[in-house]
Amino acid sequence: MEAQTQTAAAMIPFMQTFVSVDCVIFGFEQNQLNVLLVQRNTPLQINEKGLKLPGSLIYQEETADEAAHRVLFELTGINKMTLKQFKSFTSPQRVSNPEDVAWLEVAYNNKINRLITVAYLSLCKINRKLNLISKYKTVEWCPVSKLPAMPFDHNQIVAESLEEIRSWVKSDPAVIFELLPNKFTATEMRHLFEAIYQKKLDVRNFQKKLTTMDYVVPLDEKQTAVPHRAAQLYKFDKKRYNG
Amino acid sequence: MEAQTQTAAAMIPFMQTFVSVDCVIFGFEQNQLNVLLVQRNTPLQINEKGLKLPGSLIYQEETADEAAHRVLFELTGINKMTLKQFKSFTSPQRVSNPEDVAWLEVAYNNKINRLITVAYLSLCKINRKLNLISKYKTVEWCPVSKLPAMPFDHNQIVAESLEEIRSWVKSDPAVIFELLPNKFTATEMRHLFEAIYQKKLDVRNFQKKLTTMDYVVPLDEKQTAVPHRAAQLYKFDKKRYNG
DNA sequence: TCAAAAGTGTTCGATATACACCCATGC
DNA sequence: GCATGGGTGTATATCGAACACTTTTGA
Repeated sequence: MEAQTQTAAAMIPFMQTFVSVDCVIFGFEQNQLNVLLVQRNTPLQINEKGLKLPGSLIYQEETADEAAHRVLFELTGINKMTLKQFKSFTSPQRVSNPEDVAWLEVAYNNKINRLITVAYLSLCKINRKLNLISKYKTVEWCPVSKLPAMPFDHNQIVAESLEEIRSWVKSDPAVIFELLPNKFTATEMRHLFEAIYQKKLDVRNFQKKLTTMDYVVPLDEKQTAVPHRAAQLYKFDKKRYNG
Repeated sequence: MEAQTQTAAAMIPFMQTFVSVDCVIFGFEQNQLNVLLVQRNTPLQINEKGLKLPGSLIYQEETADEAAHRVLFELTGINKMTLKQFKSFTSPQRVSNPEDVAWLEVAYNNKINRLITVAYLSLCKINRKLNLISKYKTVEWCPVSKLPAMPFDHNQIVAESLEEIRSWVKSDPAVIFELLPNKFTATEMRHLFEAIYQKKLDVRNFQKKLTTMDYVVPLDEKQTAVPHRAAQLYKFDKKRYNG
């Protein structure tokens, strides 16, 4: 059957390909969105640091969702991270740069000249300790405004994911709490919205809207060790949000 | 190189697969959304009529977008139909029904036991003459409320596409004119919104909103041959919409 | 006492919702 | 003349946008 498959595949012009997942994992720090990039443990490097989106080929008995969860688990140790499939990238040209082709051959011990990828969006509290698994030389947060040139179409994937995150937040506002620490101030939350929507929000209007969100509850706690008036801390109440 | 690829592929657990596109093409008639289904010219039939979503495997030098355009062109004769990639379906179980596996083998002259698909949403004026290309025995519009059981996960794909069309219309209201005839009445347009959002709209409020859309322009023409007061006809003015 | 950020209300315009009757036409 | 769907206006509630000063705290 293997032989038959391959013979037939050679006769017909349909594509047979490997399929990967790539994850755009956002974190929020210093009033900016950051993307988690990794560097593979391989002599070959694409850009000067060899940074790229974390991803993996899909295993034979796996869905793309499962593969994305696996990639996220390896990085964060979290088993069911919030994640969203947002687009597949299928251009034959996405694997055309000779460096990329060479890198794939080393990384996967296989000649691969067509590779489609299913891109996922995910969100992560940026202070979380990340696993420095041996597979990667480095794992680092990179501000979206300072992304390096990455292999394949990873720059395009990130660009499209930035539009996607806006519509995600619009359809489910609760996802932003995946990006905030457990205790957060109104200003942090506002800056996060500003980073996502790329525009300034009015302070008073934002505070007013906060009070209408009954699932954002004030704690009996304020900021400490700040050189100015300490801000009220809030937390997200999931039960109230769902109820 | 071929041999090397295949040897390596046999050693590693990564999936190698064919990739298809499937198109959910909506049409609007009788106040209902309809989906265009086709029946392959093959002795094997999945449901009693063998109806399924139109689709195709992707060729070697083709993107998924190009493959979807090709499928749409074959059916409608339109070269650049409005279309939107909305989700990839990748479960290994989506090709597990023995009937589906057998059908694939006949249809593509190949044993295929894993097949992922990139699903597209498209919109079509329902009165348009369709090409009855020889590849298909039948091509027919089917109301979304009366879909047959279809092969693979095509029922699930249609179900998810119905949610997708709502967010598409929300983000770009002009797409609804792809579903309406060139000349349409306010009532037709309202019924289309009602079919998409699955709820009744107030007649007066809808008319009021219509007048605020300066890109929907009244014609010097009314309905004819109706057994009641003839309704005003409108057309969509693309230039005003973009300008 | 100063610097730095926190916090607080009102007004206005736009938009969504609710609601009931007369009009034109073909039969 | 009647059945059928076409067409119209007003009042209210809700939401987003604009806008400036006082408060608290640590240095």
